[in-house]
Amino acid sequence: MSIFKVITFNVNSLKARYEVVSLLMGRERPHVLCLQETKVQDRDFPEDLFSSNGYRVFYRGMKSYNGVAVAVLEDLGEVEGHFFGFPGGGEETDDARLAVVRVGGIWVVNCYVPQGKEVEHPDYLYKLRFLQRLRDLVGELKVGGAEVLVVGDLNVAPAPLDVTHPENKVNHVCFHQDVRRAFEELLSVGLRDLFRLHRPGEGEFSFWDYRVKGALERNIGWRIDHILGTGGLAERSLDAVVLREYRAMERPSDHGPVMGVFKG
Amino acid sequence: MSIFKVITFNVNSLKARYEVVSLLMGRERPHVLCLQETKVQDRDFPEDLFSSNGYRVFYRGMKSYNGVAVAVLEDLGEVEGHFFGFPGGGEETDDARLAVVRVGGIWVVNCYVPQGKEVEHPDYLYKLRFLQRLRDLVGELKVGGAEVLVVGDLNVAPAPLDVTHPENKVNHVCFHQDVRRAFEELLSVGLRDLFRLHRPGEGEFSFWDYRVKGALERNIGWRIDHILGTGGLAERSLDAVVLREYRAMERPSDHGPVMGVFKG
DNA sequence: GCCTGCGGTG
DNA sequence: CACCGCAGGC
Repeated sequence: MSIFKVITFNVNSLKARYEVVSLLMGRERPHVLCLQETKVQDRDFPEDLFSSNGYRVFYRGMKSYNGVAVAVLEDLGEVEGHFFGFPGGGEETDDARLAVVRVGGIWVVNCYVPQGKEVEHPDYLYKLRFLQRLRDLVGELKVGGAEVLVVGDLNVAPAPLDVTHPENKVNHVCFHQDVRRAFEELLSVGLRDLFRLHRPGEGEFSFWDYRVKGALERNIGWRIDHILGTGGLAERSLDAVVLREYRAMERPSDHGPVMGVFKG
Repeated sequence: MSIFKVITFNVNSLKARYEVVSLLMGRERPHVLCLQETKVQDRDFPEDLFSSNGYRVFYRGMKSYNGVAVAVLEDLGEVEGHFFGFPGGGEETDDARLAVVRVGGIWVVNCYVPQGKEVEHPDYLYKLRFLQRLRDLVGELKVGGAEVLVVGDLNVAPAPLDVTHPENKVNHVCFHQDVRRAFEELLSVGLRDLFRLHRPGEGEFSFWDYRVKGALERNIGWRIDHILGTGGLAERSLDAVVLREYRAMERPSDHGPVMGVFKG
């Protein structure tokens, strides 16, 4: 049986994570690799990292912040289309936060949702609007019956199980009721949480703050990196897993890669 | 026959060169290791690097700049004395540029001579004065018949053979006539250039600028790190060599270590 | 180019 | 804690 592997990984600087990403691609050979927080301008993007590993890559970045990339294994065949940002436009920085690639009849939506700073900060409204526009986009992509895979750093821990000490996090921009509601409304257009489909238990995190000492060993983290998919993808979904070993390496990102495995 | 090995190495930050220096000590087991540009304050000095390799270490540093250290193999026996800077005082920063250790009846003088910036800059006068004071110091240390070994980054290429394209370097602070004359006057108190004693040929460099691309492969460099010794040491001198492999490593210094080998 | 520290971010 | 840009040194 053929399989289809997708990995989402917030790299926290692609230049700083060159070796980690190289290892990840070489070892796991995902068919689609979605990166966030590449923090690299297009003219400085390390295309060689991807081409030398047999990947085509689509990317859009800015100087210090944001930046997304989608690498597609050349064996996978034609990429049927791609775009950045929300169709019809929006904020300046959306292009470096949203990359959409159509491959194998699936719309792969790679997002780096704004973190939001604080509940009272204007960026939090931008975050909530971003999630609404994402929901609308998924609705549009589904028209005609296409399957949609939404992956990336959504900066939302959707349930108490998705964060250590949720009781202290009710006013955190990644756990506040409004952002969790926006996440639910995203799912409501017909997406399933494919990670939780396979791993319903506690302690399943994808982000461990550098500032919390021993965070990984003590497993003090957040599940904010997601793999969501429409019905057909949920049916094909075989497994999903956080690749913690990449968070435990030398010079790691503060996130671990999240991998979804599907029937091919 | 017992031998005595001395290595001088401008590390361009000891913290950044921790692994390289560890390898150097472990492999070469020099009896005396003289470092320059440690760029570390005394309270942050990594003593463990030396003690774990069986060395006693004497050091004096500043926050971002300068800094010297002399490590002496414990097997070598008692260190008979040590001091920093010129006796009788001088400039503020001299202590982090000059370390003198007496061991086995030899005065080992480890120097990081000021680079001098430009021929017209006040620092160039400081450099010339430093070399004069060094000459005077060697003269004083010789009184009573002791042997003196002067090593370190002297920031002088004493002859056209010691730099690539000397014709372009006549106004360079490391090749200008005044600094070469100061070097000659240093030798004139009774020091021999022990490296040139063994390796009179061209292309013998100890520093390759990071900014010159492919500098090491193309061998575009400078011989500014020296091993100079009084007559008795010249007689005992068996060999001297630049250990280029440490310049070719991952995260190298821009200098290579220079090693002198003596009859024990 | 590759170091340093600094002040900013999450 | 580990990124970023920046300025200063060689």
